[in-house]
Amino acid sequence: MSDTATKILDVGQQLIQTRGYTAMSFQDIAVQVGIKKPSVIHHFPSKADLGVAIIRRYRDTFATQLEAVNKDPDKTAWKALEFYFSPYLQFAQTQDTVCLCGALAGEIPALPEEMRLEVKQFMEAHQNWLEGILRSGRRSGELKFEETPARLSRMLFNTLQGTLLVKRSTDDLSQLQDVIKAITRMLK
Amino acid sequence: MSDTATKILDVGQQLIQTRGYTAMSFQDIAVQVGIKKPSVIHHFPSKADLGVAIIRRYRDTFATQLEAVNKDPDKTAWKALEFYFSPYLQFAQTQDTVCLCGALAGEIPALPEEMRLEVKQFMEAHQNWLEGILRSGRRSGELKFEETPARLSRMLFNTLQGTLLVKRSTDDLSQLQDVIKAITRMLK
DNA sequence: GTAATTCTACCTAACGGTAGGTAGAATTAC
DNA sequence: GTAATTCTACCTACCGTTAGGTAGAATTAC
Repeated sequence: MSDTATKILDVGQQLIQTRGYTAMSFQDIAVQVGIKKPSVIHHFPSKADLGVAIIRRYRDTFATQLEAVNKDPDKTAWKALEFYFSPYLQFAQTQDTVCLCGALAGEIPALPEEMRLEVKQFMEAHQNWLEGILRSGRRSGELKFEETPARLSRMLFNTLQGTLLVKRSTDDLSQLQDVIKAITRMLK
Repeated sequence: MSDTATKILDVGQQLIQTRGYTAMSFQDIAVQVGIKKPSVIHHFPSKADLGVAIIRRYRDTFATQLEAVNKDPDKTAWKALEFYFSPYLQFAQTQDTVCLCGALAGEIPALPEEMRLEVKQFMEAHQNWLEGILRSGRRSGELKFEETPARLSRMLFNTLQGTLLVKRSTDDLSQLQDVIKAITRMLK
């Protein structure tokens, strides 16, 4: 992957996370990378191609990290959850940045089919990873809850995404911290 | 309010809830209402004007209903919550419709300032209404929880919005029902 | 008659994408 | 070794389409 292509992915991802896929244009990217629009298209022949590449890289980064957490011999449920919360907390501290796939979920009807599939796979991967953490955490006695791990993991994930969504309009930076505290208390 | 203006609001609202504000155009509305584009603009001189009018009507409808619930002499916390969940359940049964302000929250950076303010007020009104329900429900012994009503109401609201958001990409219609069941169990 | 409504015709700006080409590095053929 | 070729990266100029919005004439309603 060339240096320029990586820069295009970086800028494109940031634009989606702050302004959305529809509002992101080849022109915007070109300006920020310092090249002309057709040169961006040279690297990614269509906007859908670029979109898919951005999501895939995002998914892969998470997949690698979440797998590493699972393989950690010193892993505890609390450490795993704390690790999972950290990117959300980072997003919450910014003005306008949300999870890439949270941003895209809000635009699903406007997305090409290939991109929808990528977003769906992101959601399912994260919900399933959380489910695993909840399940093993309860088995080991670390976590306490009555719901099924499948249902609770989905609720938990949706709450995190929803909080980022709502935070954007209320500008209330403390909401995510409060929500994470409440979740933590719920699982004890 | 003329008949045509009402139709424009109806169609516009539906378009925002299914496709988003950015993707909604005067042209789309004109076709669905059965008039030409400049006629739409005659009723709402700018897209921002139309957007504000749509949100304000939506807010007012909710405000009236939520106030009525509060004034109901037979009101119970459970009845109030059940009432509050019902529109979300309706949204969840559709293919692509979400809460108007949930849809708009995902586009905040693309919205004119006046619209952002309307969305913010919607969020705060709902979170505050829920807070009231939780507070009086706990005082009367109907509800049991340890968090503060302020924090829990925000979490609850964010969870509902987040579930609609995520449902759009996973197409898993049962998620909202599961989430509501889990919330219900949490409060008992 | 006049005021509200709707129309046709048009504008400017921006979009995704294409056509056609240039400069230079890397590869291949002899 | 060097000449012919191919590839990568980038460019200018442009296409068709759609966006929000305007001007002003025609129509409708009271």
